[in-house]
Amino acid sequence: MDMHKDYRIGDLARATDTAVETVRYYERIGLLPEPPRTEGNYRLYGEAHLHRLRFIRRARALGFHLDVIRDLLGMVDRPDQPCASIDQLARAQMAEVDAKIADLTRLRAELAHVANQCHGGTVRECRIVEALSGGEG
Amino acid sequence: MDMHKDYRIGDLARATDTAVETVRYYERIGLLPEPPRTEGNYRLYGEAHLHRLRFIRRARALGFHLDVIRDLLGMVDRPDQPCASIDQLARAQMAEVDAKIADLTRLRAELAHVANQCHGGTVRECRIVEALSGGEG
DNA sequence: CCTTGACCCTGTAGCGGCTACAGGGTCCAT
DNA sequence: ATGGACCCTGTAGCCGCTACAGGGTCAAGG
Ligand SMILES: [Zn+2]
Ligand SMILES: [Zn+2]
Ligand SMILES: [Zn+2]
Ligand SMILES: [Zn+2]
Repeated sequence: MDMHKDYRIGDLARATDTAVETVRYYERIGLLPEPPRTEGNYRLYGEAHLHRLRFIRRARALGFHLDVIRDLLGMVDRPDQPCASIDQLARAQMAEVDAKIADLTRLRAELAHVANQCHGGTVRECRIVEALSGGEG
Repeated sequence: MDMHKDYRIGDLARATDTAVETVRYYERIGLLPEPPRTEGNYRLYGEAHLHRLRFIRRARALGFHLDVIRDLLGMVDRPDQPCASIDQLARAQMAEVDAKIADLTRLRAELAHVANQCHGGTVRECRIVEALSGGEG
């Protein structure tokens, strides 16, 4: 079962739906550890790298920022610690997403309000332009 | 009534809730026209600049990208044309915001699903970590 | 007249999270 | 030996600002 499969960077990228440049980027910023190299200087990854990259990508897909992911990975590397702080980061992420949704919802309402005022005609008469130009001053 | 008020960049910035550097940035990218200068090389703005900057900032607050705002301004400068394309840009902006809201809503659901699996304990047993690590491979 | 301090100037570099080259090297099949 | 798929490093670009550094200008107060 210990098949010790090796991956080149392209394999890893395909397996995690990541661009090759992004994998190298994660290494550059210290998120993914530097793998050993072949004689020809190719990066050579193992299962551990695959798991770590998968973790990063899933977390990114859920909107976690890279610095938070760095913290998460640090916690994952201490598996005997209590997981409360992971829980907390997840909750903070939910709060961030909620705030963004609220922002965009307000935006959407204002946008609809503005867009619905246009009754056709020339630019000069357009209520959208009027709304964007603002009344005061 | 033609009071011909002049503004220095800081006045303009305050009047539109914009950072001074942002005003210069808009000028650099050709969104705000270069104003005349004083003898001491200070930018000197008039009402027209104020209106234009206000327009830009309102549009930005509604989420329009700068290149779209550039198009909008080009249309505003041809006030005898029909306003249909302005209408269309506003509708496209609404669609973009809708798409973002939909994305975030899906995200939020997935995040809640993941976060709610945690029942405490150590990192090793944490379901959040498990969910982020992924089952396959 | 001189200093202080608020304001202004230019130019450059940084943020996040990639993405896109340029200009090479490696490896394997035909 | 040659082609083509892949890999390497390094640098610059994207968006929309933001943050300096290192200077100049200008009006008020002592
Ligand atoms: Zn309104
Ligand atoms: Zn209209
Ligand atoms: Zn799920
Ligand atoms: Zn947990």
